[in-house]
Amino acid sequence: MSHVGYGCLMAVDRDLVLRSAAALLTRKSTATMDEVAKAAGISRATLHRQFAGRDALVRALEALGIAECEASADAARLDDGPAQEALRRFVKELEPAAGLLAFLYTENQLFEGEEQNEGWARLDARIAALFRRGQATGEFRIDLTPAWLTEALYGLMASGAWAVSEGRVASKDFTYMITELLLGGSLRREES
Amino acid sequence: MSHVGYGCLMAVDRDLVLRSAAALLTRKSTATMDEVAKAAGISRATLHRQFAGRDALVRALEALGIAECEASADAARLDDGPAQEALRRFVKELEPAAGLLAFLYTENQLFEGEEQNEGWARLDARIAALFRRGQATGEFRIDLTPAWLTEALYGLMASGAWAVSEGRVASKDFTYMITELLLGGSLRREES
DNA sequence: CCCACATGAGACATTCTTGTCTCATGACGG
DNA sequence: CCGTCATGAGACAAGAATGTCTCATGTGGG
Repeated sequence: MSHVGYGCLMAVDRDLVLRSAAALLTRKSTATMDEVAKAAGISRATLHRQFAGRDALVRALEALGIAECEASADAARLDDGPAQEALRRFVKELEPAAGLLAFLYTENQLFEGEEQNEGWARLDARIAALFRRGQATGEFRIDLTPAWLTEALYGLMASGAWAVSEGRVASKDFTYMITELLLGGSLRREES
Repeated sequence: MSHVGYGCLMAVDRDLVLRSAAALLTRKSTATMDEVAKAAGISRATLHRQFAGRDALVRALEALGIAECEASADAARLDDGPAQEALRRFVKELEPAAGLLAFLYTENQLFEGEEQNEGWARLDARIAALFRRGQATGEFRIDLTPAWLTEALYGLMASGAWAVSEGRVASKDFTYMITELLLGGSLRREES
């Protein structure tokens, strides 16, 4: 690295490595540092120079996932218009990150007692606020708590990502399946 | 142990060990053989005598989970009456096994390419058949595939189990939250 | 009373992964 | 042309978990 330093090369590489790690761990959540490095096309030494250890890598992926979710939330304008439409926009924006989200969602279950990343708390609050807003406007039913609807959104995203990756669901139906089930449920309605 | 042997003690112990292993792995999916043994109140040596290795233990848990699901399916009489009611009964029956199910569901994601247990395939088929029946009778919408609804059921069970274990959802609401969301979705309806 | 046998405790080798280190190489800028 | 520096390759130790083994113990039945 030149004296110009931290801005020019490391940043770019780091992000590329992170992306490829996300893609790999999405498919194989137990991949070793060696596999992550190979997948990124770099050596394990270089991987270790950019991420102090596996923990650091996972925490970086966590930050990436949170950032992508927040970006999706921004792009979906969660506070604008009908909550139902905002949710649809949100899931659509979230689709590319679904695999990473599924990985992080299950990864988080491993830390039983430990405190969770505050970023998740912020995101949870933001999503729960959307559901709460929908309840306030009368769009959403009030007998399902915002916390549960938030959790269910994560769960359905993960299920959807896995179902697609195993070929049980067509990837083009991903967004539709999730939003329709989450919003309308599986029961058939008389009128539209 | 007497000469009568394999039938009298081993079977009982094995099942007790399995139950306690399920309870532990439900909370901490990365628990060591040593921790599993301690949780069961036996030594690691004995644990190894009953289950050849960790793989064997997990496979036994898989068989247990499948058996419990099938038993729940039987008890819920999936083929009787309105599919909607059958699904409610099924989730209610499934509730005690939700934690184990969540563990097995995520565990299954680790085996990317490998063939999955045929027991799961049978169970999947049985659940999918319920949704298909509901579609045939006009109870369920036909734009959500039975395969996806089946996957969503697993996902919501897992999400529900985690949400309860982390205190985000009251355990008494477990069944209600899952069935109501899966059947009716989050949108508020004009008429009941 | 004695024997069989399951058990617990623990030693042991093995394997896998991680984290650290060194060194040679090659690119890039001055 | 030369020096700097990131990189790749690989050696290395440390730690964790697994699987196997032996041996002493105690219980329960004959």
